Amino acid sequence: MSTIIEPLRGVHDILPSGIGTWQFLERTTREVFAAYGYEEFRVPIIEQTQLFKRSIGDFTDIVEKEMFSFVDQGEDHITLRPEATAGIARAMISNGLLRGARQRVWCMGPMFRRERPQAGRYRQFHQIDAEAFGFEGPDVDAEIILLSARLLRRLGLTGVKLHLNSLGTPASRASYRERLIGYFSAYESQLDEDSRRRLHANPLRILDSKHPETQRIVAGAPHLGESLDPESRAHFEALCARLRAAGIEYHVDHRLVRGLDYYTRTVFEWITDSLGAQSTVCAGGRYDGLVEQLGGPPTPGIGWAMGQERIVMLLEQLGRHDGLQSPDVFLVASGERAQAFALELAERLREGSPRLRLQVNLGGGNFKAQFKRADKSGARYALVLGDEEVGRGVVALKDLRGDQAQVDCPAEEIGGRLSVLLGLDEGNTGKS
RNA sequence: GUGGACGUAGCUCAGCUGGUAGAGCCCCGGAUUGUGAUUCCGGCCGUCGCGGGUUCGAGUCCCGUCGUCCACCCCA
Repeated sequence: MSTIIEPLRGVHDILPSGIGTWQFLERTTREVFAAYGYEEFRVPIIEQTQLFKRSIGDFTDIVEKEMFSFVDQGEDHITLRPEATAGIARAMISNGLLRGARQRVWCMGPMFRRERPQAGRYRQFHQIDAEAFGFEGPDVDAEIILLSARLLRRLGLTGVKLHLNSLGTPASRASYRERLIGYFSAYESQLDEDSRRRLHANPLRILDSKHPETQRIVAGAPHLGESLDPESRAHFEALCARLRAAGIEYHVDHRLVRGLDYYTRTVFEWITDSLGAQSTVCAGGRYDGLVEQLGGPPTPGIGWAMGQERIVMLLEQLGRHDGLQSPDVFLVASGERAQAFALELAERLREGSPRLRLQVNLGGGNFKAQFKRADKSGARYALVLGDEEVGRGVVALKDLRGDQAQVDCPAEEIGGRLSVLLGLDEGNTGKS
């Protein structure tokens, strides 16, 4: 026996037994995006390393120490995407979709970050992304937040709270940065080690330090809001008004900042207290300079990303998921003639009822063993085919979940019979 | 990346102060030869995460390593 190959650190398998939660999330996601006129967009998982350096920022933690980057055999510098926005912006530019046009799209898929794993934080994880390009005003900020709110509500996640802030324009952010450095420098010796390191690299991050001593100092720090330029302030206030009008509760949190450099003006997070340290379930904001920074036409943008694993954990806590997709019918076949006929009969039934979910016993076994499998499959009905039935041209129909007696049915009528019993001809979507 | 807890059959776990491993569930088979989910009987499964050390002897002690989890960090 050779040694077992272990999965890589921080990646995980999603098994059939757990897939129902993912399917519920993904189905609901598609429905909600469709309701807002957002179209699905699929972009590559690998991109040029340069894309992420230029968009996320050279000195962010993601780019500095968390990217899976490599040089391929043709010597291209490649990175597994750590987030989706950069790739979507790149694709918008590559395909010439922003020439005066506006785009509202969404995307779903795996992302990669080489972090130390923890529950809710993995090296391969999945995000749902919403992005809108070409909209200047606060109406799109409101819409995209309302969209996230509706999705969370449709999922049944009511315990999440919306935190909101505005980072202002790059210019007002820069002036705020200077004020912060001035303020914190006076307390430099009292700051914790991490915050001291960030003082000149990224002083905004000191604001959300969890260090108690530092927090006391942060309490007296100047507010981002005070440094906001008038236009950003008006934009933010208009957004807040729209959220209030829509009945969305929010907290303005002046300490809310983002780890990716491309954000401007509006930033927001949906936060839960049910997941320990991994409390952010959805986060996003405006990135008005990003497209231009990537060589495209000046185009405002806004978007958010939702962590699917984190959402799935919340859904599992609530027991919300799509039901198991058990077969409707399990076909039991024992005996030489019966087994030879079984696959043929099954194909005929599937041909006649495309929505029928029919599982055929494989690998033989006596009737007892096959009925055990039929029961375990979750099927509602069993079709029983022995040489005796084949000889008489019938199939026995047994109700595995009720007390209807087993009955024989002519082989050519069984398809119609099942369709009636299972309601397959009523044109619904298979949910019953 | 830093600190800490944990790591025993596929799963959930027991195994006292060191003496070469157990239970339940699952799975497979049987209870007069064609019928499941209950019951009864029987069976399979582990180099006790991996490597080294201490010891006559280690799942049980020590060190290292890998992994999971918690907090920090970061972030979705």
